[in-house]
Amino acid sequence: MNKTTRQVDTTTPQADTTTQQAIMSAAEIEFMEKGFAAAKTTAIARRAGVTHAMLHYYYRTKENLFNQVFQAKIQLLADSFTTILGREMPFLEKIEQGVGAHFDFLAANPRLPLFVLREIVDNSDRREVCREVLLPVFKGVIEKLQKALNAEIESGSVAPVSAMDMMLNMVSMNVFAILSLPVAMLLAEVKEEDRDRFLERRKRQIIEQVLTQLKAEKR
Amino acid sequence: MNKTTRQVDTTTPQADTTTQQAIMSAAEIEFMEKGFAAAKTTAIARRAGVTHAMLHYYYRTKENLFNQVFQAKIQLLADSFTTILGREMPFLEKIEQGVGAHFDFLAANPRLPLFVLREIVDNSDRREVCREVLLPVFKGVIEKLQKALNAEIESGSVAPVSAMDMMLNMVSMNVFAILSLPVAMLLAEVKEEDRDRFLERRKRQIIEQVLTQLKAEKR
DNA sequence: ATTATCTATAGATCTATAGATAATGC
DNA sequence: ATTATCTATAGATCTATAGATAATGC
Repeated sequence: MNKTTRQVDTTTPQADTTTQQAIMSAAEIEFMEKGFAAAKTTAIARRAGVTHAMLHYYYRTKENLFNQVFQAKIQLLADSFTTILGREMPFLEKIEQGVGAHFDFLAANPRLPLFVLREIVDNSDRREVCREVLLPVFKGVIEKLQKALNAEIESGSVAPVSAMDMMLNMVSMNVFAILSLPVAMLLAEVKEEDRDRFLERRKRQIIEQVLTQLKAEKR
Repeated sequence: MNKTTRQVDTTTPQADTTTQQAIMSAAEIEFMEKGFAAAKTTAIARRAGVTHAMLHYYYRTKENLFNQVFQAKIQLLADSFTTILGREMPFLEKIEQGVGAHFDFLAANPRLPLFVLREIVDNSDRREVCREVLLPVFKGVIEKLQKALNAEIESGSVAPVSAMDMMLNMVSMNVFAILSLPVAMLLAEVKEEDRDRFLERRKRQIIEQVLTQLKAEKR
């Protein structure tokens, strides 16, 4: 603590040594698979193909290394929300595309939800990272969605639903579909080779579900 | 392995010594909070107020102790599905009650979903336990639900939906509501004291959502 | 001079067991 | 005799750092 550390500046990506990068990649895999507590810095170094001391040379502590991985993953999660918006198309089609894109993102990053959820229970620091990165993005998306919804509601083409509720339903079903895939396949007795078909079917079903909600009878 | 163990029969609950029970209770708390990998037998013994050797005397290995906790939790989860059924009431009301009861169960056991999901990724033994305990229960529930649904569909009072999809939607939303509560509260900017109100509102919303699906226009 | 790398090791834990001793049930 | 409990310790790890040495950039 009271000694000068030989650590390199890791905030600017210019110092992207192969060793350092190898450690980061290995850390990403290990942390995503086992979580902070169960991951071992020795295993990370082994996977990166470097001596264990190098890990501490570049990242000083396990916590420090983890935080960088965590931050990056939260950022990835946030970006997945923004990319949906923007294109010009009919409202319902946009919703359809958006829900599908979010589903596909999760299917491509199946460990992400469990990783995040696991690490934020009981750790307020990490929750804070979530808040800082996700909140602005989330607010923006909800606001835009609500505006678009209001226009449609006024014109009478969709039922009066709140953007927040719709978003929660959508995220719930998508995240849980990926999160519970191992159990769901067990319970629905789906074989490994039918995995993708099963996912595709569920995706279709979720989109239907969201659309059904929008087309519900107006009260 | 090749020596006689002094371990007591733990399959019959008659040997419910205070020490043994204390260890089990402590283990339940530790494992639920930290997961298998991060939980320490030393911490469990400390929490139980017994010497660490006692833990190994009664349960021999950490794995063994964990498996007993895990089995019990899966059983609890399974039971939560069966208790819903049975009572006599109109179909829609039954659904409403069922969804609400499932939600309440999860709200009362908020760590259960993450605990189970975390432990079954990458561990086929534990997944097997899930399958054995949950599959028969799940099949039974789906079958009953589908029968009830078919009757209603035939009489034209509800839209043609599959019991499996309906079940998945319901479980998704309920589980995710509890699982994501910390993040959701962050994103929806809910204060700690409004937690219960927030949950109650979400519960109501999920029930509505399920009912909406049932009342959708028949095609 | 600074940066990168290796060897070696300190210092904490953690799981698990051995072996002694006390308490309990016939 | 059997069951329960304690003390002590073996044997693995795990995180982190010290200190030597090689490579690199002025």
